[in-house]
Amino acid sequence: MKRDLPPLALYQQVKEHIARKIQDGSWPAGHRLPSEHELVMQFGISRMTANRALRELAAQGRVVRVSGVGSFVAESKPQSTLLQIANIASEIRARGHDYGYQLITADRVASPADVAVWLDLRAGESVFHSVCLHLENGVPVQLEDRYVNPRVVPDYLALDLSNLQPSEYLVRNVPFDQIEHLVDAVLPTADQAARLAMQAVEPCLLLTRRTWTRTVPVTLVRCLHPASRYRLGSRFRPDGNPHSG
Amino acid sequence: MKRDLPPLALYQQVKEHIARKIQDGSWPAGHRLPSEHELVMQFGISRMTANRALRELAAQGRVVRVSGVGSFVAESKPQSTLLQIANIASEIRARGHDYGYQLITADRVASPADVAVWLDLRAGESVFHSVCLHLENGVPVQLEDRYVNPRVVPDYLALDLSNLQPSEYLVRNVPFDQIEHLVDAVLPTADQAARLAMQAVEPCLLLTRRTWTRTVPVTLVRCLHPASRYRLGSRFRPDGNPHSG
DNA sequence: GGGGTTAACCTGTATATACAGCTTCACTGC
DNA sequence: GCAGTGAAGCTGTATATACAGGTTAACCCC
Repeated sequence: MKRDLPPLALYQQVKEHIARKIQDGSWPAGHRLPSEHELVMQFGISRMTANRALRELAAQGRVVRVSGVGSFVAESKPQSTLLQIANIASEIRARGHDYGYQLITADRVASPADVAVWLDLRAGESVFHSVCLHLENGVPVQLEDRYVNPRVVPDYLALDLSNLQPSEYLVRNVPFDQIEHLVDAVLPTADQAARLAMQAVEPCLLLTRRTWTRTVPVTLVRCLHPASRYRLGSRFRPDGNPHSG
Repeated sequence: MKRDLPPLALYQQVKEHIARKIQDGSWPAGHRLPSEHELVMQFGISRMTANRALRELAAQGRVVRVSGVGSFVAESKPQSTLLQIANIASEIRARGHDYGYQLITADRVASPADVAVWLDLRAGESVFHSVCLHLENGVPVQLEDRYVNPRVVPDYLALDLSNLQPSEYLVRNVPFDQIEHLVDAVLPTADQAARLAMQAVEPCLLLTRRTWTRTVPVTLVRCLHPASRYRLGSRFRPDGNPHSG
């Protein structure tokens, strides 16, 4: 049984009015929309209310506001959707399976050329490097090869990495501003195949992730998954509408 | 040259103050944070300013507000991040490259067993099927194999699919509620390799996407990409901070 | 005509004030 | 005891007002 909703807030009504105009094509991308002052007059509301409506539409990316100029319908987003990538440990546990973790190496190395570029270090500058294996019900599903910027996490090697998986520490203590993902399909090297206890001809998913805090690269991690045992996947509900349907 | 930043807005200062407390662990999840009135007194600001700070933190999901009770530090989110998946045509065009499209087949077929399950149809029930190729600068980068639920899009075959790519029509006319992605690494079949003009030993990314409107499956599409020519990737700013870095 | 000034308009922020609705808790009266 | 009342405190919304700073275009003077 749906109960009586309280009358929608004024700023919400204005938001919906504008959103409808955009959605049904009355106001195409780039169209200039009413200024706050005009909304004040049209709806008989105060400027702060109009401001809130426009500000929240801007935060949603549906509207672009230019200070001193006006508000405009945003270019419709490039048709893009989001794929959710979960932490592997919780993902495995969520399946009700047994999660296992093995540290293989953790040391300080001279940064390889590509890593130096990715982490914005000087080539050869020392960098932390760890390799570890994540297992599901005892079977390897991810070979994690991680580089960590020592300028940002100077105590990385002091951690008890044989018991604590790196990402667990990092997400908790070095929250990131920005994250970059790359997903490739590759064939594993012989060494990688051996670590993952798999055939060398079987393709793998390679997930490369880079994170920043305040524009400084923190970590570069390459996660290699045998395709037969792992796939990226997610089910997703776009649009953050607060309809408690 | 970075110019003098104007002093940070008051509500931003308050937001950052609170965010820091949460981030550095001073205020753990569930901790009650200062009421608007307390912020007014602590910072010497007006209540509207305190309200805006808290409201925006709540919108970011870092804070939970309970009307009539107070504001609390949100449980830290399940460790998951988002990977953005763009429409291939706009992605190619965004790179400044030439986008090409070829329709290979479009017909009505008896739905294979797996497709019937995925689209919630009876096995053998007729279903629309199209195959097409997407090219970047004349080189094939995606082989799209799509099934469309005829109950939802009965006029699919009436479309001019040789000129209009399927997703373009679908995203515009059959907006989805829900979307599911799977990403696999596979080796192509001989036929697929030929279509993509690639070696058969080279791995491919297989992106499987399923969409629903109002819990009814609309389309199942499998996009096969040669790994040497295509990778999924995205850079993402989880925070909604309007830092125009 | 060219260049500087000004006015009009816009967004962005901040304030003080007000009232509604909700929750919690103490107190009161039965 | 126990239910009902009411006060206190909280969020949510809305208003009127104010000032700062950016943009644009008209205007005027040299």
